[in-house]
Amino acid sequence: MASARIHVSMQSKYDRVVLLVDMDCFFCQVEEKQHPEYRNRPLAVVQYNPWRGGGIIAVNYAARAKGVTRHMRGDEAKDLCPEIVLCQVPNIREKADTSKYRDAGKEVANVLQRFTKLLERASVDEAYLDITETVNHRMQQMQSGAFALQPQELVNTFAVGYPNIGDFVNKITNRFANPYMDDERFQMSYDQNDLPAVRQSDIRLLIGASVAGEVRAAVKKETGYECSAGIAHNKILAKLAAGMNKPNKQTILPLAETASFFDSLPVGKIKGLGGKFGEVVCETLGIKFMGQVVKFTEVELQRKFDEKNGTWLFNISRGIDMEAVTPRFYSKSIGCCKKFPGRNNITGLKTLQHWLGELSSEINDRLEKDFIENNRRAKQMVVQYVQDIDGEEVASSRSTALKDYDQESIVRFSLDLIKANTKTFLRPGSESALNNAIK
DNA sequence: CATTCAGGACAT
DNA sequence: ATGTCCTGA
Ligand SMILES: Nc1ncnc2c1ncn2[C@H]1C[C@H](O)[C@@H](COP(=O)(O)OP(=O)(O)OP(=O)(O)O)O1
Ligand SMILES: [Mn+2]
Ligand SMILES: [Mn+2]
Repeated sequence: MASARIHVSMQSKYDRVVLLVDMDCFFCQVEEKQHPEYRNRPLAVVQYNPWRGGGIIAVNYAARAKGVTRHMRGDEAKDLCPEIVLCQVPNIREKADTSKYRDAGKEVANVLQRFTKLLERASVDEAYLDITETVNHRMQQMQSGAFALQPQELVNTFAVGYPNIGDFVNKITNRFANPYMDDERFQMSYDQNDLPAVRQSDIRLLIGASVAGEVRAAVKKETGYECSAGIAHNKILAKLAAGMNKPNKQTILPLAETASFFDSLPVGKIKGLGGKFGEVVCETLGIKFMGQVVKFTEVELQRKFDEKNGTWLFNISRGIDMEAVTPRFYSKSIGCCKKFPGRNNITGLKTLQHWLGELSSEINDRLEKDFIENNRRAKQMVVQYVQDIDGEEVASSRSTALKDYDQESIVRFSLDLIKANTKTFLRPGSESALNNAIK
């Protein structure tokens, strides 16, 4: 789970303050901004309307209240919510083109970036921000009386384990008056070395929440978009917290609440454990909740899984995640793809060339834009394809180094790569029929 | 017949 | 370095 990934150098596990900002029903908000007449109406974004109303990829909160979900067909959404507005992903070059949402995501990230150099975009609509420096600075200012928390920055703020944020603030205030209030419990529960960070954890996360409030207000003011945020000492917990109160809210996950919270948290809720590996973990350990992992020693976990995953699980189950926020604004790869399901399978050479042309055209446009923006050129191209081989779906990918390229040469390279790696490219006796249909 | 993306780990 | 698989938006 973590090897090439960079870890923060040996500070305490609780020294950082990390934000995860995630846009609310993002593609829907992009459509609502573009079409103000759709605001306050249930709305979903679909790809390809003709077949059963298209596939839904985003649902706004009014439509969610009616039971509409991602993966549904547009037709199903209409059944549940006849008044729903279905926006289509633009069809350009006969394929869905998501550039509009990528651009909107970049607009948001540009605002976020002003708050820290340590910004890592994690998807089109979310980013991690390491705001440790800002928090530490405000902490000092607060101690010298130069900074006070602004209550309006904490509206829509929640703290896990507390009925409302006021209770969390009161707890911090009381501890300030009586520093030894929780200290016995801290000394029992944490490493000696971590105690200074443990004692300051709540107040530093609260300051983090005030920063988060400013970040989210700036995003709203400058882009019109609303978002939610999680505030914690690491990426895994910030991500988890961000999803707990939405939309337009922010959630602190206090250090001392992590253990009890994990006791009833399904394993699959943790990023990285939502798929097959999470299933294997539950099966192997005979558990359902994250807190149950702490019953196992690190060596046991390493034996049942492997060294790295064992250590990772051991730490994560204790709320410990040392993965650094690695600054990255631009994507490492640019790609596009299209599926040809059922009777749309590509069976002829001419059709294959046509679609390679369309895909290459989009790629080439985006590469040119990227070159103008970032002054970089593609070094490698990868062509991925799924073939029908004796009724089986077989996925393959082949790559080649790139020196010079344009739309036309990308087509040529990709077709050559597919040819060179398909045993019998054309059906015997034919000059145009593919031996293996492309899906 | 969800689809269109993107990043990371592992085996070789 | 290359190809495959996994995870997640
Ligand atoms: N499986 C998918 N296929 C294609 N696009 C997707 C998929 N999942 C999400 N997206 C797109 C549409 C979403 O608006 C955008 C951000 O995803 P995500 O943050 O998970 O949900 P969301 O922003 O729509 O709602 P939420 O308010 O719950 O965050 O990415
Ligand atoms: Mn989102
Ligand atoms: Mn997201």
